Amino acid sequence: MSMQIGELASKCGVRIDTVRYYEKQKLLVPSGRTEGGYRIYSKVALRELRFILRAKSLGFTLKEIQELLTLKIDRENQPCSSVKELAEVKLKDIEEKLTELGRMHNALTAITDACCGGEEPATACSILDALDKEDS
Amino acid sequence: MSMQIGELASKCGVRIDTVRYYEKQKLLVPSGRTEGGYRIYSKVALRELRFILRAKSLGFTLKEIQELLTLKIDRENQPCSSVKELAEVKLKDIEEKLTELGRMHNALTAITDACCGGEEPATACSILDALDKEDS
DNA sequence: CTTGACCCTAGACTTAACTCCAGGGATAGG
DNA sequence: CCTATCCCTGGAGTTAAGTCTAGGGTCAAG
Ligand SMILES: [Zn+2]
Ligand SMILES: [Zn+2]
Ligand SMILES: [Zn+2]
Ligand SMILES: [Zn+2]
Repeated sequence: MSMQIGELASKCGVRIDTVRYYEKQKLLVPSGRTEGGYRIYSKVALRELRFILRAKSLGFTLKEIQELLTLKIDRENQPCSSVKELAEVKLKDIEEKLTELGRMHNALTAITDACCGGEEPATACSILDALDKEDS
Repeated sequence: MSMQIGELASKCGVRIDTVRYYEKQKLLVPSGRTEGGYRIYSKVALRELRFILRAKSLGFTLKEIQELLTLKIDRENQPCSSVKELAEVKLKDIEEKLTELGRMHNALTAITDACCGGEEPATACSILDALDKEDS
């Protein structure tokens, strides 16, 4: 029903420090405190932490997750379009990274395939040559 | 034939600070110094900086580039296999990132496509629902 | 001789998302 | 009461690859 920070963290597979860090970033507020000052979390908080972690696994930064949470908290008065826009920005972001990594992969594969990988001296290694070429 | 740091940097499209930073990281040593203490670079240095930048554009970190340079400097006594190994480690690294980004892209595309993106309240927004779901 | 463009150093700052530390308090069990 | 285990705070440290700042020196032209 309600738990301390250690249990919450281990239930979500994150460290205690991470939970406190999210609190400092205003992503996750404890449901209350004990007399002794210990944070207590309800299962609502558990669900909120899972929300954050799922968003993270989709590539959203903590700052972006804050925006998502702002929309979610006020769902009734926020349009779908605002949520979708955040998702589309992130998608484009991911696509750019994919393109760039794909370019790197192609280029690196090409010069790596051309390298014999043998034990003789690398005096004519295609990889070093490609990096050291005169032109460009 | 020989130039100062500003010319070298602008020829390669990087900042002066970057050149000095590479020097601190032992990637690029000036060919000499003027009496007044100015760094001077030969066209060999220019070529070395281009080597570094090409390697960077293939995804190598500065630390990895140092290893590549170590091999290149001693090309005659280093086997192709050592060079190829570095390239293959980097390729695998890139492939892992591609896989992870691809996973994110698929997941995010799926929940984004399901969102209407309209102006009505996001009370049943598929994106927020996917992030906030009960299970998992 | 002065101006402006260029260069020097050492060291601090940036970003993101934690992670760790010191020094101490809370709580439960025996 | 003692101990173990948990928790608290504030602040510093981590990583990569720069970027910026302060305070000053160099050099060529006019
Ligand atoms: Zn070979
Ligand atoms: Zn080779
Ligand atoms: Zn909708
Ligand atoms: Zn929606």
